[in-house]
Amino acid sequence: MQASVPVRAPTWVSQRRLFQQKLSELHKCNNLNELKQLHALIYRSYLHQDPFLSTKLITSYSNCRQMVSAISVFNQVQTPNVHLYNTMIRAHVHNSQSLQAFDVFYRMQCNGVWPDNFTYPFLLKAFSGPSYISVVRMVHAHVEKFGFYSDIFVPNALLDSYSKCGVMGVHAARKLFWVMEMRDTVSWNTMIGGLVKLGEVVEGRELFDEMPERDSVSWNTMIDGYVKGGEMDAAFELFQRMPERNVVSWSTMISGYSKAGDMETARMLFDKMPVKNLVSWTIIISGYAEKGIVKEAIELYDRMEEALLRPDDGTIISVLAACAESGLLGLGERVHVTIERSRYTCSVHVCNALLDMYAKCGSLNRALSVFYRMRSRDLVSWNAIIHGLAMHGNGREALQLFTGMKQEGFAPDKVTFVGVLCACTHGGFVDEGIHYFYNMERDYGVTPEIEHYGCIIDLLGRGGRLNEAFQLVHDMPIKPNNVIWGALLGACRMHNAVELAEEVLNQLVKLEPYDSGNLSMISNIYAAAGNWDKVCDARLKMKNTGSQKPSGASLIELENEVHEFTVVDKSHPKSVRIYQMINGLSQHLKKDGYTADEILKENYSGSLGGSL
DNA sequence: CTAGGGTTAG
Repeated sequence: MQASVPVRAPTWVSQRRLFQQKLSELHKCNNLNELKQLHALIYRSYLHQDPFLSTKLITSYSNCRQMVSAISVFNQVQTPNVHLYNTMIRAHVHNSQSLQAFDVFYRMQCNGVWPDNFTYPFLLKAFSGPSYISVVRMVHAHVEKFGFYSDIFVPNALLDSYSKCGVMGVHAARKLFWVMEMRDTVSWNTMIGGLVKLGEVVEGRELFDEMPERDSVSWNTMIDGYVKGGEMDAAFELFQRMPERNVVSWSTMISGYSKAGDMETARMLFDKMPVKNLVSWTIIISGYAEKGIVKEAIELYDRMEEALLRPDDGTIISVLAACAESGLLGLGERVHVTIERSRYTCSVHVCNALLDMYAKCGSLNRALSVFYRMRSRDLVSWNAIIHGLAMHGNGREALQLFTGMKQEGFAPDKVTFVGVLCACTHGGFVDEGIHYFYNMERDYGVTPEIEHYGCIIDLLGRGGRLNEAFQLVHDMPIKPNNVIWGALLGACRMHNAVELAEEVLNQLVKLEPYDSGNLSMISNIYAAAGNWDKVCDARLKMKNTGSQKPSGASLIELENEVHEFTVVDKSHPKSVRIYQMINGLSQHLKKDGYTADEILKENYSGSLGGSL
């Protein structure tokens, strides 16, 4: 095709003007190719020593996750000033390289450049977490020594970092807060936030009432404190009283009602809120999806797309996790389509959420396909796929992947071993599981925790090795919880061990006296043993305590609709056809020499739910 | 420097 408009060669002047304009916005550049071109031009123009330009280049490379380039720009500068060092620290922090950030902090001082009031807030961002309290203390001492208290940003950053360091940290934050000579609204907000995150809502409220001026962050922080503590009434009271509600205030309330299971109120607020953003949509959609309310979830997902809001990683991960939880394969696939359409590559986190969704929904082939096609895999990816395979009876494959992850140099963690033990349980590899359990600490430095004891006791119990299971519960260094006793009780039921079951029940009633599941389990055990007096006792107790066991249900999602079935359920419109199919299946099974109980024994994973 | 959604287990 011929060009209808003649292309005019750009003049030197207009090129230069363009270059200068590009340079002024260099730090906002997020296109890697363009960034490289500009970098080349800068280099050719001998401008790479320019402190302003190199700072902007580092920021851009850091935003494009190109730390190698960022570092090389930094190294080109012969005598970096404090601003450049600060930029480099921030770049490392932004790319979660906290050790490297600290290294820059150290090197700048070796080179005789002293940190300024910007350095500390950047540096402290890298060390937020309970394990970093000693680092924060050290930085605090540094601040004390160099006297940067005068800039309120510095002690505020310290407050924030301390308050993220658990109980000890919040104690230090409290002390610092009260000795600070100046406190602005951010200081108060940070302190309140630290307190309520640890569950100290009452103390947080005292500060909230005491502070001289409250901004929207103060109100939202306090509301979230109540929300996280499940005190929705107190949260609502503040929500109504606050002078100006913004999108965060509404979202916090919606998230609270959703977590409390009150989707009606959540939805009412969502419809009422004047301005919605990605986060508010995410909260309401995942709320519905988590509870298996597919229709509303999909409807809102459509409406979000119609509103031309592009889901970000947070939305995608959150919705996929909700789909995984309640097995909404349909919506999960919709989200997958969105991902494929909108991005060329996606982050490890998004892929992990996707593969986990497919695995939990039972679509192992697609889970594996996501897993193998991922550009890079992290520990979470391996853990998710191993556990996914294990849960669905592919124990051998799960263990093969366990070998694979070690070959690729990943160190298994405690989550991995939950998956590995689960694989052994569901694959029936009793001795192999015992071997992993007893050697995980020696071979991989992972100390067995209560979850692992739960797995191994389940494994022994299902394998019929009840005595060993009981012995282990007796010998274990951790106090057994209801999961452990529950696993034993299940094993007793499976192997008709009436006396042992009574012993377990005695322990279990201490922990959860009115749990209907336990009573119903023991009643089944007595029934199997023909001890009808005891069956009556148990039934009576259930009646007296008013606890009725909610019947187990199987949920199947078909074409964006969830179908629920309970035992001998005939309410489904197509139930005649369904039972015909089931009878056909059981006849096939019988012909092959299986009885229902045998199947249960071999494949009793809880995933069968209520038998149809 | 402070507020809402965020992947693996239980």
